[in-house]
Parts: sequence; structure tokens; C-alpha cells
Amino acid sequence: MPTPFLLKLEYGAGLTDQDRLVLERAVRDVRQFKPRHDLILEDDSPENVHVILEGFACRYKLLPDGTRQIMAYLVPGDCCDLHVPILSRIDHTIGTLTACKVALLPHTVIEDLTRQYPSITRALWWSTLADQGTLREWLVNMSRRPADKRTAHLLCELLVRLQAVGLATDNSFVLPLTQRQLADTLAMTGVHLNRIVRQLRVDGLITLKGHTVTIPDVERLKTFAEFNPNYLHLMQRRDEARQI
Amino acid sequence: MPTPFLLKLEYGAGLTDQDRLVLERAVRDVRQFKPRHDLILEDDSPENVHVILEGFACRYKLLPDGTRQIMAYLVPGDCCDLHVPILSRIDHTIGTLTACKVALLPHTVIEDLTRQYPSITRALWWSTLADQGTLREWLVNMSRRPADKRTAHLLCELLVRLQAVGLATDNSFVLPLTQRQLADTLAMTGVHLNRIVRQLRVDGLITLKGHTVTIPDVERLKTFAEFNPNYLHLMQRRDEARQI
DNA sequence: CGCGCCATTGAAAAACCTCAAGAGCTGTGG
DNA sequence: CCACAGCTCTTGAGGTTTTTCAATGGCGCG
Repeated sequence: MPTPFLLKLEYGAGLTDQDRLVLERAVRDVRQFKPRHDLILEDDSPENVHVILEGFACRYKLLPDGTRQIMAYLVPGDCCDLHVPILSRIDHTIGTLTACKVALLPHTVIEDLTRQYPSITRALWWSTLADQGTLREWLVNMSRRPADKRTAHLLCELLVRLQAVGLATDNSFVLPLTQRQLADTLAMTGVHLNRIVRQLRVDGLITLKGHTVTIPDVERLKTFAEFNPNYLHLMQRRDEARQI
Repeated sequence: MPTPFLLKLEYGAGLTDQDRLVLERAVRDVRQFKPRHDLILEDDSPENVHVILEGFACRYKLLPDGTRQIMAYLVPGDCCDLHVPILSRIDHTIGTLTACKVALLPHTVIEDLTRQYPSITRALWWSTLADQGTLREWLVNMSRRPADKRTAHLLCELLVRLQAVGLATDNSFVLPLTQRQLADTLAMTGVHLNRIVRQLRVDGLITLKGHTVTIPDVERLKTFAEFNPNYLHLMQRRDEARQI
């Protein structure tokens, strides 16, 4: 039941009942992966599109000094490697952060779908472009904002993205990552992130209980983080969009 | 005469003589822009694909504190906004850095081309995916590498990219940017970049004369910068690539 | 010639990292 | 059920990188 997947694609294009049915039937191969398991290695040329159904995964690169940079989170509903057959090989690694349930769709299936169903094509396109927009915003976030705003910005993004697939309430969500993993994302050391998180807590910007993040005043955090959700392209109404 | 454009697309797919002819004929509207001129504003939904023929342009975002982050360089041969009709609006700005000659191709023309010519479709796809790979590497570069390696890495990338379109020799190229523009790219202050450039010079890693960068020992600079050109996806041989 | 932008340098402050150590939590085996 | 190992979280102290503020000289262009 790829509910988050369908929920997410709906933002990219209005799906018909048939589209939804076809997409659900395309999900035949669902696998469970352990935390910290690499799904696709650098230099691979994988044969499947991966759709995350449960858990958190990420794209990352390892640097010669052993540090790693996480370049994208893949949360339920996200799919990756849509277009890899065009490139001879992948230039990064995709791996799970937590335990994950992942659907594998062979590229041939995707090609059949896009040949037959225009709104599915459009929705998959939209999904890649939204990912690209997110990547650009991450570049800005990681390279220009100080550590506290940077962290706050990531939390705002996760709130909105998880809300979009029904995995967050108005002001809270489960963030099943270690501080180390967050630090690998936010381009800082674990020690520094720890201090930043403490500061955000004493400032009342966030509350942590277990792995649940609660944001007492969402507007306040968004303002603090200079967060503008446009880049996620989740607001698009179907009728606003131009036809291909 | 969009030579760099054709040169670049050749890396993405083998083009037939007809492909080349069709592409050349598609370039009807060529315009000259001054330095620091915005081609596409945030929240626009532009009707043309822009192909840079001469000069340097960039994608950037402005931050509330007035700083800007350049997220990509667009050099001769690069094209942008291929897929914008899918998104209702653009989440960043595209502007020239130097004076630029730019070809404008209406989206309708692109759609006609991709409908009729599979290798053009493939080449344009490849171009977007290579851009994405570059963006990912920039995220790593700007957020993980120290200022000196970061700067060196950018120079290595420019050498390779400009070589690909016939605008660089074995070890040198013209970089018509100010230090301020480079600093906006490299996520540091102009003052700091200046010191870094001086250091790279005294270490003999680069030589500057006017706006010409010369790299006395390319391998040495690449090693220093931890530069691996894979992410540019310029090595792909046509026959290696899988069919769509 | 003079204005404005660019490059350059110095000094001090701020942000962030490294190293180090202790506390808390979790899962595992005896 | 307890002890222990391993990982995560937390905090301190000191060092490095980068920024900020400030000032100077160079260069092109009207």
C-alpha cells in the first residue's frame, strides 16, 4: 500500500483513479532493509527505481578524510534513480538511515507507465524537479546560514515534507535520526550540532521528547530559519500548471 | 553558430548530422545581454529555454541579509529551464555575470525537437542530469571542504567544463569573474577569498595574469582539491550508454 | 581628473572544530 | 536479572578557520 507515494505524486499532477490503480499494481517488489544499509553504490548502474515506503534514507558522498555529506533525505513517498539509465553510472551512494521498507520498480515498468499515462509522466517529472529545487535550497542552507538557522531550516523542511505525506501533525513529527546523522547532513560536527540543539531548546524554538520533534510556534521557527517553502513546489494546483 | 552547445550535447548522445542541422536551425533568436542582468526572475514562469553561447551566467538566490549564493555557473553550451513548464514557478534567479550572448528557444520548439529526434531528447536529458550531478558536488564542495581546497576544486571543474566546449587549453582558461562573484559562489567573504587566492599563488598551484587562470601542474591541483571529474558525466561514450 | 569598483592587507572578534571525558541508554550474553 | 560493551548524548577547554571592520592603493571610464 504505497499511500505516501500516491499522496506525494498528487502534488505533481492530478491523478485519475486509473492512474492510482496502475501505480499501486506496479508495486510488486517490496523489501525491508536494515539501518545503515546501502541501496545503491557509487558507480553502480541500478536497474530499479526505489520508492521509500517507510523509514528514512539518504543520498550521500564520502570524502577522503572519512567525513560524509548527506545531500538529500528520502522520506516515505520519495522515489529515486528515475533517470539513471541515461547516465552510465551514479556519482553518489544511496543508503538507509533507519530501517526502511522500499519498493523496487524495474525501469522497464516505469517506461511502460510513462508511455501510457501522461499524468503519471508529469507527476514523476515534477518529483525530479522538486528534488532539484530542494537540492538547490540545501546548497544555500548549508553554505550560507549559520548553524542555528541551518538546523531550524532543516526542521521546517521536514515538517512540511512529512505533513505532505501524512507523517506529521500541525507542529510535530518523528525524526528517527541520531545527532551524528543530522550533523552529517548539516555540515557540522556532532559536538557543535549538540550545542545548537540545546540552544534551540532553551530558546523555546523546539521541544524534543525521544525522537519526536515538537515546534511550539511554527511561524516563529520559520521566521527564525528564513524558511520559505516555495522550493518544495508542494503548493502547485493542477489547473495553475501549464500543459506540456 | 551554437558550436559550444553542439559540442556539449555530443557528450550526452551521439548526434547525427541531421540532429546537428535541426539544432542549429532551431537557434533563431540570439540576444546580447549586459553583465549583471537577470534573465529569469524568481517566481517567473519563462517561455524560453536559454542556451548560453558566450559569457558566464549563473543561478543564484538572494538571502534576507543581502548576501547571495550562486548555485551554478552557466557557461557556453549550457542550457537552462528545460523543464520549467512542469513547475508553476521558478524558485531562484538566473542572471548574467559577464556580458553574454544567449539563444532563446521557445518551449514549443523544444517539444517538437524531442518528439521527433530521440538522440536530441537523450542529449537534453543527459544535460539536466549532469547539471544535477554538478549541483550535488557543489553541495559537498561548499559545505565540507576548507576554503583553499574548495576554491581549487572550482577551478578544476571550470578547467574541465571549459575544455569540453573548446574554451580552455590543457592547463589554462579565461575566468572573467570578479573575486566578489567567486566569493558569492564559494560561500565565503571576498576578503577571505582574496587571501586564499594569494595562498594558492604562493604555493604555485595557480598563476593569474589578468583574468587568465593557468595551472602549472594540473594533476597536483586536482589532487590537492580532491577533484574527481566523474560527477560531470563527460566521459560517457555513446556505446557505453544504455538505450532508453 | 575624479568617481566608483575592485583588489589587497591588518587586526580583532565570532563561529566552528578538535580533543577529551563522563553520563545515559540499549541490546546481549551469562 | 545483572553486568558489560558499544553507541549516543552532553559538556568543557583550547585551537583553528572564517568573518567583520577598517583602511589603502590600483584601475577603468566618463
